[in-house]
Amino acid sequence: MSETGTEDGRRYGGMSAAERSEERRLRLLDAGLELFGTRGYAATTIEQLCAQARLNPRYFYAEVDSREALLRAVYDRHVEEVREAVLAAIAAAPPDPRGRMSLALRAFIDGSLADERAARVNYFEMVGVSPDLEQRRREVLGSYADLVASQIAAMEPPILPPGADLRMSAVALVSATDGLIIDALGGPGEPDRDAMIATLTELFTPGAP
Amino acid sequence: MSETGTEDGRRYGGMSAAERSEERRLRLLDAGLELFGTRGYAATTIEQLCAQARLNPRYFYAEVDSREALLRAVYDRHVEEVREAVLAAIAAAPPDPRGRMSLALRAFIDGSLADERAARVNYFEMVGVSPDLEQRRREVLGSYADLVASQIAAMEPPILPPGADLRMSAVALVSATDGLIIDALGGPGEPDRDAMIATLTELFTPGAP
DNA sequence: CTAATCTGATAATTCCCCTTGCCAGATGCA
DNA sequence: TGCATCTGGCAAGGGGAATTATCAGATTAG
Repeated sequence: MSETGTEDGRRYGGMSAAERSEERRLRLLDAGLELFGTRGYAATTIEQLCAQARLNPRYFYAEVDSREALLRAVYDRHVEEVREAVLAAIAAAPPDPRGRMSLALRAFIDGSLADERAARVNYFEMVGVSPDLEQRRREVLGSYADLVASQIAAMEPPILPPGADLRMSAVALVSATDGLIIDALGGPGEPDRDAMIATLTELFTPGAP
Repeated sequence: MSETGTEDGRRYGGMSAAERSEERRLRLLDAGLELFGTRGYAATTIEQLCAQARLNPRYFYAEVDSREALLRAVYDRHVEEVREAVLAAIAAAPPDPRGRMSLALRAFIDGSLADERAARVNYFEMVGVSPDLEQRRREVLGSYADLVASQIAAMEPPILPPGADLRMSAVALVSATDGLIIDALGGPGEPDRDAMIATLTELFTPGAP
């Protein structure tokens, strides 16, 4: 076919074609975070995204498959940031159950609340958009649940009460944390992160000293 | 003004004007449950709703203010059903913490999973639609949290660990339950309701015998 | 310097949906 | 039975957004 598409072209503005493309993609990601996170996904048009990114509508489709794909990219970027913060916190955490739990929760909550727009995208705009995005959300929840489950299972002495299912307990912890974050997002004033962490730690490390 | 609106008119099909209006409203509610719960809120047009309800598009606005108002009505009806089931279960529950918790959870989970379409509306389609609907969801979560908090506070002996905030614990329990339900909805096969109830009861009545 | 390539703005085309109006047929009241 | 009222089908005006095309101006390679 004659559609080369990935031809190098020439440099422009001091950047190669690939660099300019990456630059545009980044601008679109930021525009998506800003608009999806303030006026919402459904209310945001492609034209608005391009205006926010100071970008020609024509280039939108060169960088992103669709508005939904951009939403997913914005989400993925945020999820990756939070995940890395959580993994770093766990790696640096003390061995005792309560300490590990507290530090991991703090990293997760701080990461989730760091940017109000990202929080809105994560907890509201991503929900119920399409089967694809639902599967993606499910994957993310599942990976957190796996992480929590492995942490719980490794704790000595065991903190899981008999009768409780390991994976379900992990899903419950992740969901409860999300629930407190969402509740705090909708409420007035600043969320009391310490109280959230304390409450969740108490509830989910019952047996630990 | 001359807009009477609520003029009686005459009987038709054996029903008064008010009865016919109510009948149409009910058909629209069922149509909303069916379409919002299968193809989704965003993908459902007013024309489709009217066709599903075997109703003239002209009458839509006579019964409902907007598509969003219909979504809210569908949601409210479902929420009310589940709430009544939960209240009935609590009223008939034994006094011991675990027993109360188990029965209330069973009523809630059974009610939430009774109709897959209602579950989808409740947990996916209602999210992130508008500030109004978000406030409504928040109200519902809040009322469940109040209910749980009052139950927890009344239990003897106290089951809440020191350091845990009462209201936050209640929000955490409600969110964890929702999370397990959502996780089960997305997964293959039938949800293991007994395991869900057992896990949640274990986690949230730690001190109880 | 000149020509080729890239960029940004504008807009046109197309499509879909909301919303309201009209008309023929059905139904109930006198 | 005749007339008023209700109902369902049809559709058309109006608006908004997605997607692509065109064109003038800017920038770089030769």
